[in-house]
Amino acid sequence: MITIENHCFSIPQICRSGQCFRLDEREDGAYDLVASDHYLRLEPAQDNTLLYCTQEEYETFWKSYFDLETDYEAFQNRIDEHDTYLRSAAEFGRGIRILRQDVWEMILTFIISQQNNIPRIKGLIRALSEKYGNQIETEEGKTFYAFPDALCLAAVSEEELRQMKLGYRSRYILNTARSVASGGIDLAALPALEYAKAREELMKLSGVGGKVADCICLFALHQMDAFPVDTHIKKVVDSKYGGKFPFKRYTGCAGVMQQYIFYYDLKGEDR
DNA sequence: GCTCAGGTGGTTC
DNA sequence: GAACCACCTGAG
Repeated sequence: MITIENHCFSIPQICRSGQCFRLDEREDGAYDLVASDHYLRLEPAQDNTLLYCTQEEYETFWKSYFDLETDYEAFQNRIDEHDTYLRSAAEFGRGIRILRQDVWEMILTFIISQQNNIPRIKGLIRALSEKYGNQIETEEGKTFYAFPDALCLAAVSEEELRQMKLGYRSRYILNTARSVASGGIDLAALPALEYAKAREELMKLSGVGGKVADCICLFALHQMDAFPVDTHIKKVVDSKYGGKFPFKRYTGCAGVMQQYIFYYDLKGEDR
C-alpha cells in the first residue's frame, strides 16, 4: 500500500475532470481505476490518498500515470495575477493532474466522446470493454475488463457496434481500429514526435479531428501545449478572453489550464 | 416536438 | 479558408 499526500492531488477531482472515464467512485467512498491492463483501488482521505498496490507497481506504473513527479503548484504560480477567472478555476481544480494514459484507449475514448455526455461515454466504454476486452481479476475477487485492442475491434462488424448504441461513431471506430491494426498508423512512434506532428498523424484517423487529436496529445502523449477546444472551452475563451487564449504565457502548461477551465465550467458553482 | 451533450467529414462557395 | 449540414442516441 502506498500513501500520497493530497498536495495538488485529488482523486475525486481527477475523476470528474473528464480525462479518464474508467475511474469510478464506489458506494464505500473508495475508487476503482482500470488503466491499460492494470487495476487499482484508491481511498481518498482528508490529507492523503491510499493506493492499494505494491511499491513495485507504484514505481513502474502509477507514479508516472498520475504524473507525480511534476510540480503542479509551479503551473498555478504562473497564472496571471490579474486573470481572476483562471485563478479561481485553478484554485477550484487544484488537485487535477494530467494523466499519462494509453494512446489507443484515448483514441477510442475521445472518438466516442463526440456529441455525447460523460455518463453515456462511460457506459459505452464499459460496454465495449466488457464485450471485447480481456478480463482482469482483482485480489478482492472482482472482475474488470481491459480496453479491447485495435486488432480485436478491427474484426467486428459496423452493425454490431451500432447495436451497442455507438451511433454514427461506429464507422469511425471500425475505420480507426483497422488503420491501427494494419499498421497504417504506428501508435508506438507517436510519443517521439513533436506536438504538431503527432497531432497531424492522429488526424489521419477516421473520426479524429483537431479537438479529439488534442485530447489524445494531452491525455496520452503528455503534450502539455495541447489545448483541446470543445463547447465549454470555446464558450469561456469567447466570454473571458475575447476569443483568444494567451497561449504564449502558458507555453508548456496550456493543457493544464485547459483542464482547470473545463472542470470549473463543468462543476464549478460560481462562473 | 426541440435542444444539447467534450465533433467530424463532406460539400459548397 | 469559412460556412453550412448530416450524423446516432438519450435526457430534460
